[in-house]
This record gives sequence, C-alpha cells and structure tokens, in this order.
Amino acid sequence: MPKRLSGDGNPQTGSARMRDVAARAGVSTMTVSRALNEPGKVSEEMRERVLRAVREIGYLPNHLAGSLSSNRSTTIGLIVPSIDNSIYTQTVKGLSEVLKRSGFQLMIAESGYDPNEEEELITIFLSQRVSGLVLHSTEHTPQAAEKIRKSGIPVVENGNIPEEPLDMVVSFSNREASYAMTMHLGRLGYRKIAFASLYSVHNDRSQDRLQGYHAALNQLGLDPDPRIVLETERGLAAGAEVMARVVQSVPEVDALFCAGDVLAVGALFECQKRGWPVPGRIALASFDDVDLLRHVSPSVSTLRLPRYDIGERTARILLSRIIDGAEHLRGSVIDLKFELIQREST
Amino acid sequence: MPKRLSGDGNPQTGSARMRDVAARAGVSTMTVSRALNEPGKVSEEMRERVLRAVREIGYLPNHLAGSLSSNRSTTIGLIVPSIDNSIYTQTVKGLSEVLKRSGFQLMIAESGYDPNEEEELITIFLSQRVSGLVLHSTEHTPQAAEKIRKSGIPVVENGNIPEEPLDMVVSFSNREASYAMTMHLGRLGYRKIAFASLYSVHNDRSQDRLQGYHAALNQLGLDPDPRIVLETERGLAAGAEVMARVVQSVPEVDALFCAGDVLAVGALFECQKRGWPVPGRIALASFDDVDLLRHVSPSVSTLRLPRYDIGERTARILLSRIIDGAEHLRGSVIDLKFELIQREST
DNA sequence: AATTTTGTTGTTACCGCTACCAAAACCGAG
DNA sequence: CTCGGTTTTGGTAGCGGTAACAACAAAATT
Repeated sequence: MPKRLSGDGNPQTGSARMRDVAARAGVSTMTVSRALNEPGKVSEEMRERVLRAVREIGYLPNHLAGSLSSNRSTTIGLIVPSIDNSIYTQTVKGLSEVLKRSGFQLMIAESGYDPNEEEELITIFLSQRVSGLVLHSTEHTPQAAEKIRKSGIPVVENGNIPEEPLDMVVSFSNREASYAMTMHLGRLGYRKIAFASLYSVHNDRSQDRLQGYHAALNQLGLDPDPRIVLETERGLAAGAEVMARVVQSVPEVDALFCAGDVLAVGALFECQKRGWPVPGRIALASFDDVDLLRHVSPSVSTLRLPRYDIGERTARILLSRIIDGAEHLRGSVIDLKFELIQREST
Repeated sequence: MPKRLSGDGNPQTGSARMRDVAARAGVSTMTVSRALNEPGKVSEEMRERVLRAVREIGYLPNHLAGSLSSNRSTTIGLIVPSIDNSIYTQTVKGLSEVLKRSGFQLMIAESGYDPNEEEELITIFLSQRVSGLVLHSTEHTPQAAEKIRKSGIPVVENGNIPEEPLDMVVSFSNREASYAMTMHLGRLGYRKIAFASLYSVHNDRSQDRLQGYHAALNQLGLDPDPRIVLETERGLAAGAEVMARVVQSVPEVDALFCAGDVLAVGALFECQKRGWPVPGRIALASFDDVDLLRHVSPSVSTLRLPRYDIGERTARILLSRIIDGAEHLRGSVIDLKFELIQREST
C-alpha cells in the first residue's frame, strides 16, 4: 500500500503532484516540468495543455523537491546583528527588492553581535542549502570561515570593508567615513573634538570608526584625549548621557561626533534641554543620515551612507555569481562611497 | 554511471552525504539519521560513533532532503507591507527570537501594501512548503485565502483584528486604540480634534483607526468635520505638512491626533518651528510609542502597542500548531492590549 | 525454559522533482 | 522518398534523506 493515496479527484485533499498534472494533460512529468520551468523547450500546444491542467488541478510545484533534485536553491541567507536596528532595514529592502525580481527568497536571522551565534546560523543556513549568504558583520569565527569556504557558495559581507574578506564585499569604509567627518570638523576650526561610538567589542565597524577618528586627529595635529572618547550603548538616552557627561567633565570640548545609531539625536535633545547652543557651545555631528537629523533644529551634519545601494548591489553581485556563474567576481570588493552633509549643527 | 562521484576521501570536494557518514561509522543511514534527529532512540555507543564520524567527515545534513522526505519543514513565511517600516521590526524580532529557539527559520518578503503582490508571495511561500505563515495585512485576495485554506497550514494575521480572520490572529485592535486616544483627548477638554492617518486604501489598519476616531467623537458629542480629517503619506515631512495645513485652514483646532508612523514627530517639529506652543496652542497625540516621543520636548502622549509581544505570541501559537498539532487553537484570536501614555503634549 | 516484551538496528520504498540520455516526431535537402 | 539533423517528448535513475516495518538481541515475564 502506498504511503499516501493521492490521485483522488478531491481537490481539497493534500496537494497535487506533478504526476497528477502529467496524467491529466496526458504527458510525461518531464514535459510538465519543462513547460513550467523552461517554457521555451516545449511546443506551444503542450505548454497550453499543461498549463490548463495545472490550473484545473490547482497544482502548486514543490520547490523543495525541485531544489533537491536540481541541486539549486533560490534562497539567500542574511545574518544581521539585530533586526530591530533601523539602519539595516534599508539594506534589507534593497536586497529584498532585487532578489524578488529574480524569484529568490530571503531568509533572515540575527546573530546578536556574537560571532559564535553567527557561526551557528551560518551552519543552519548551509544546511538549508541557501545559494548565497549575506553577512553584515565582518568578524567571524575561523570555523565559520572554513565552513563557508568548504561549501563553495558565494558570500557578501556588507557592514564594513574588512582587511581579509571571506569572498565579496559591498560596503562603504567606516574608517574613511569617520575620518572624513572628523577632518571636516577640524577644518571648520573645532579643536577639542569628542567622539562617541557604540561598544567596539565584536564590532569592527565601531573599531574602524574610532581608527578613522584618530587618524584624522593626527592629521589635524590635534592631541587625542581619552577622556573625550566614549563608548556607549545604542539609543537616544545613551546619546543624551554622553553629551552631558562629556561637556561637564571636559568643558573645553567644542564638538561631539556621534558615530553610532541615533546617539546624535539624543545628544541634541540634551543640549536643548540644558540650553547649550548648538553649534555655539558645542558642535554636533552624526554618522548616519536618518531622516530625523534633517528635521530637527538645528539640523545635524552627518554622513549619508549608501544603505539601500548596498543591499541592491549585494543582491546583484550575488545573483551574478549564482545564476551566471560569474566566477571572475569572486573576491570583488565594491566600495560604495558615502557623502558628507554639512548642516546647521557644525 | 552515478551522477556524482562522492565518497572520494577528499573533504574539500562537495559535501558529504549521510551514507558517507554511515559507511565511516559502519552503520546504516537510518542509524545516522536517528543519532542526529532522535538521539534518544539510539544507544549511547552508536550515538558517539556516529557523531565522531560526522565530525571527522565534516558532514552537514541536507535539510532540504529531510524536509522533503519527512514532509515537514522548519520555515515560517512572513509577509509585511514594507520592511523598512520601523514599527514592524519589533514584531519581527519577537518572532525571530522565539522561532530560533525551536530551530525554525524565518523567510521574509514585502508586499508593498498590495494584496495581489501578497497573493503572489503567499503562493511562493506555499510552494517553498513553509510550515506556517504570518501576515501583517488583514486584507487578502479571495484566491489568497483559498490557497491558504487549501494548503492547511496555520496562519497568523497580526496587523489588526479583522472581522473574518483567515485562521489565527495576534494583534491589538486599531479601532479601540484610536477610540481610546480620541476619548482621552475629549476628556481632557479638547473640542476640535483633528485626525491624521496614513492612506487607508488597502490598509484596514488606517480604516479602523479612522473608525475609532469617529466613534469616539460621536460618544463625546462632537461633530465630525471632514476638513480636519487628513490622510497622508508616511514620514516626518508629511507630519509637518499636516500640522501646518490643519492649523492654518481651521484655526479653531485645538488638538491633532496623528494615527500613523512618526507623523506626530514631524508635526511637533513644525509647531516648534512656528512657535506654536504644545499643548497651549494645539495638543498633540501619537499612535505608536517610538522611543523618540518620550525624549522630545514636550514629550508626546501616545499609545504603547505590544509590538514585540505580538511577534512572540505569534511565534508561540504557530509553533503549538505546527509542533504539537494543537488543532484546538485553530481560529484563536488573541487581543493584546495597548496602553495609553499621557505625556506633556496633551 | 519458553514466551513475551522491549529496545536497537537494518531494509526497503518512497518524498516530488529534475538530469541525463534515448526515442520519436518533424523537416527541408538531395 | 529517404536521409541526416533538429526539435520535442519520454523513461529512468537518482537528489539525500525519512517512514514504516522487519529483524534480531537482550531483558522481563510466566
């Protein structure tokens, strides 16, 4: 007795299989398969006959079976540190829109800024036989790197431009962006530039931003001062706290560069609350061009980062590798440029 | 001749299959399968022998094959109107965290507020044999509903509480939330309460919010005035524009309820820019408790919506259905309550 | 000691589809 | 009308696993 008795005429029960369609259309399953996946390889008449049968039966292809058999999948795995971080969403959108057009699906998981967690997720994704991988972080365990290498699937890193990429990279340089903004502040005449970023453990983006800041200070001939370099957590409250702390502990500070999520907005609110004129008492610069920064008063100088483009280009290059087998793209590093936006706060 | 010649000792080439592990451990594939998936059903000795072989070969199970064979998958499909909308991210996080714990994966796609697009995505997800579906929208094409019903997989809607759910619902009531805030404004003594929401075509959340507003006006004995009911797009600029427009066209307005994304913040900035005291000249209320609203000055009254909880509960109830086969949960409607937060702006 | 129960491992037949190759149908040229 | 070449279609053997059941040994029962 068969495991399951399909083939009963009842369209309610279970889902039809390709052989049911084939039977109905009076052709072989191969013809059905071709009519659906390579319509060009089938005569017009057959195609219509098959499609009609598909419609009549309400057949839904089993993509799992197809992938297994053809050893191809249309799934891309994406690992971000944290889903609720608004800065990723633009990238995800760019990715998603391009992938969708080619019939690819996105699987998303969050690593919580932990390389071990990331490794585990990579393992799961490989096990799901994703055909490509997108990693926001550029810090990985050696085992993760090895697994990826061994799997042979294309990977894009896109949170930063690492020294030793796993494979392809689509990003801007956090270091350069940070350098550029710090130089900008220096050129505007600010001499005591404080720097606030997110915690840099397991976060090479933060580390690179700090490096860029220091490189610029050096270039500007300014002495670094550890008292005005702060690491904090994400969020408005953290930004406010940083502003208050730095101004009170080192009064000669004349600028604060917030190189992390919405810290600048929190910092600005704190100034407003305390009555510190911006940029009169202290100038303020931010790292990411969230909509908000343009609308607050004073509007905040910042860096416009190509978040959406990163997603788009990532998807494109990944698809080239997967669909066209463009092996010459292996190891490509695409450095998308950022833009410095001078506003009222500096 | 076999399609592929695995079994060569080279660990670089391709990926090992279960039979390779079996051969290495000197057992059958079933034992390997059991050792990995139902460790309890295998003797300790065997388990270790198998796990060692797995490690030595660097075997990675093929989840696709497993799903096909067992007719079970560990993938949940999620369709949101737009990924870059910050209000969904909390829900996604809740979902993701619970699912991950049970070894389930999340596939995310965006429908762009279009039911036809949604239907297409549903078809794709069903074709991928997801074992559950989460839909933010509660407006679907009849075909989409039919396909879902036919597939038999559990579904959760969670953007609103619809009149006729597809299956399960985990949400708060947009109508009640909107009603509550409008009543709140009325009780505080505001008599000419303007209402701004997002476009309501294909957006039953917006429609319900509008209804709640009208119901409250009615209850308060206030006459509705179409001049002060506005629909606009998302964003700070839109909020600013609404505020300017409504105050200038109908000066007797004494409150504005922004029932949509960050509109309130834009509206508040506009007041600050124009020098209109809030709530002195006009009171301001918002719909969603984004962090920002607590930190601006004046802080903005709003509704705290259980975004994260929705994700969490959604995942839980879905897993109950999938793993435990809890059929009694079919059709459950979970109404998670919101909270009204009175702040300085009203 | 014979019989039943329990626990562990193996055998076989698929899951639903596609790659590969063979067969058939078509088609204009000689 | 036949022939080689070019579509178009079909048969078959997997893809890499798991369900279901069979087989066997050890433990428990009578």
